[in-house]
Amino acid sequence: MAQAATLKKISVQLNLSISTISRALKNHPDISENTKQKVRELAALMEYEPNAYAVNLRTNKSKVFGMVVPAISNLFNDSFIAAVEEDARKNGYSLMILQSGDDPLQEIENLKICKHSRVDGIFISVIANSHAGEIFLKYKEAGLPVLFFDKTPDAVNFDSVCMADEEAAAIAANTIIKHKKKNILALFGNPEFSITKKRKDAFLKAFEKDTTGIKITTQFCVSSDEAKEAVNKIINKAPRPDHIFCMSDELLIGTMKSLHKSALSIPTDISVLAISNGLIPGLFNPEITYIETNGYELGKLAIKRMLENMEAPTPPQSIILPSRLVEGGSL
Amino acid sequence: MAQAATLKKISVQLNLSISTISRALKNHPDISENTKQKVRELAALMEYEPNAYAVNLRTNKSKVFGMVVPAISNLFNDSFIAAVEEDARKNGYSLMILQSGDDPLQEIENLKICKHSRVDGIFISVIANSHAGEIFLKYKEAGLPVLFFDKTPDAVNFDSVCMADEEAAAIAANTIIKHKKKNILALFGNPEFSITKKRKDAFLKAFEKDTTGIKITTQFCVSSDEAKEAVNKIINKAPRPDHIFCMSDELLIGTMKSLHKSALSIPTDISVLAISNGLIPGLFNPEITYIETNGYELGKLAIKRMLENMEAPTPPQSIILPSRLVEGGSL
DNA sequence: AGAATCTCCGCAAACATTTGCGGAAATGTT
DNA sequence: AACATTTCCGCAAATGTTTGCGGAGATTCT
Repeated sequence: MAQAATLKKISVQLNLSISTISRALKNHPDISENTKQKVRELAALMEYEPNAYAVNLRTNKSKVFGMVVPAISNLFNDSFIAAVEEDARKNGYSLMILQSGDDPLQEIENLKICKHSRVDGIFISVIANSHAGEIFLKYKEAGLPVLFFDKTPDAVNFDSVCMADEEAAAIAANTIIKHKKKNILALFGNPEFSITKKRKDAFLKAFEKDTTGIKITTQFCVSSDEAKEAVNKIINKAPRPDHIFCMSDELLIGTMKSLHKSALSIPTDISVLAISNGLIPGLFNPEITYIETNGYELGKLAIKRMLENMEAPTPPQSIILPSRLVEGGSL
Repeated sequence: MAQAATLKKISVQLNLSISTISRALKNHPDISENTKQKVRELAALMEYEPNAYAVNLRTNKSKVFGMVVPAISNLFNDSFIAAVEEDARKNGYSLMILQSGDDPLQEIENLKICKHSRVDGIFISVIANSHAGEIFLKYKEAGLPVLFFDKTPDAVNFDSVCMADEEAAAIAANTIIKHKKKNILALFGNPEFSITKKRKDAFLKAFEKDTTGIKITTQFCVSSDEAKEAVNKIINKAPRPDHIFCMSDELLIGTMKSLHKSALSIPTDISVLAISNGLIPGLFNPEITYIETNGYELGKLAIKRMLENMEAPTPPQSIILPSRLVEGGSL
């Protein structure tokens, strides 16, 4: 393959100046239709395509978004990322993905990589004990849009798109109340996440109105295995809970592994309700009833918001995606 | 925040030339230790960081890899991607991800985006009816490394990393034989994939030696729902199969949904074996026995191979990740 | 015919960096 | 003291593109 075509090479062939080629290709009115034709033909023939780096250098726009997440491989994140990538691509943007693991330093490092790569905007789901607060501010002041999704810091004044965490938890609580459950084990995730706090508070609050003889045991579990252990312990103690609530797929998985080992049947012996992205609850028998938190839809909202920011800077906005109950047979 | 620091701005402050600043920052021996000190200090103070685009323009290296996949949100792909991203980042590279859906045109488009973005290398898992054959050749000849993973075209002479498809299928077959199953329903994925063909051929071949009264029904299903339907139909017909083999998680999910509806119990009434990435089989009760195809490990191999290519061009290599049997209780 | 207006195009600077080459000053060698 | 070497640094070109400005030639107007 011949070396990559450039404006210069075309200009030499056609005995025109570089600027004329550039303008012809951009359909600039200053250039005659005749010339444009010739230029376009030769450009096509030579398979010319503008050097992205030269363009970026000149225009200071990269057409790339950065995405910083704790992990890609996650039932929620992967569908979120998929949605963002889809619409980003449709609008001429690419997606650069960086994983932070659970390392605050890596998260900061990733944000710096975004900056260094001159991305046009950053999507971020922060990790549990993030230290990146000042960086967000700095970037924002430097005109680099930062959009939080799912896991957000407490900081206000940023764009954010989230699930309706309170609403989801409230729906869960009310559903449980409606089914007249009396002894509830409620499992929540990492207590350092604001998402955990939100869900837990809303969940408990919903019971305040109607606590007639309801016992609620709440427990934090940071992994599937911890959830499994927690359930293992409690289902063998009398009085056994008649319901288990899981605020995430991860906890649901642990819970179900434990219940599978036991001889308890769902929903007669014990009922289950989860907040989930949707895949996992459908795998069990009976299928688990869950409040849906749709990563894909949330992603669509996020990229839409980001693209608006590309048009013109707008005041920060908190977008919330409503939840809905999906009936399985576990309650 | 002051406008981004550049070599020029530093040079003005220090009354030195741009080239001196550049060299000082790169620890070039031509520059005195004294000067280097001053430059480094001011650079740090001004939070200088090289403009990636200018560097790329000059050096023609982007430090970015492209990843073209049918979909991100996929039990196998997401862990593969996660592994690649991890090690890419550790080596100073970033990952740009593009989804092709099931659209051959989009796949070609994505490859063009990679080219246009001047990525240093491309990871690709091709879609079912890919038309991108010539593009791979073109890019390769242009010196742009292309590495296939998981789903590869038949073309030889490219780097590729794959699961040991034949081996996995053979292990599956032999395991089934060992358990003396006599009436087997074997579900395979999209027949247009070479991966499907490989697994099916190896699976059937393993039975050739030992076909004493074994009946095998093979069926192609391109979705979870199709698998469900297929199983629905066959388990109600006499003689009912005593075993179901699923070549992927997707098919396993469909199969299990169907079995859940039936009154059949596993493994006494019917046994199940799958090829899987690992998460899904563990969710059922009993856990499903499976041959592991580890996306994460495969990703590690892929990025390792790609990085070798960055060092120096090497002859194409086909890397195969061995499989292993993970015992559940479904057989 | 002279002036005004268009049409079409090129010059050159700018974006930030890298690097071959050359050169002045300092140091070392006989 | 004359020469050779080393140390340290700057000039300028090059990467590929965009864009303000200006200008030559053709056309139109009075």
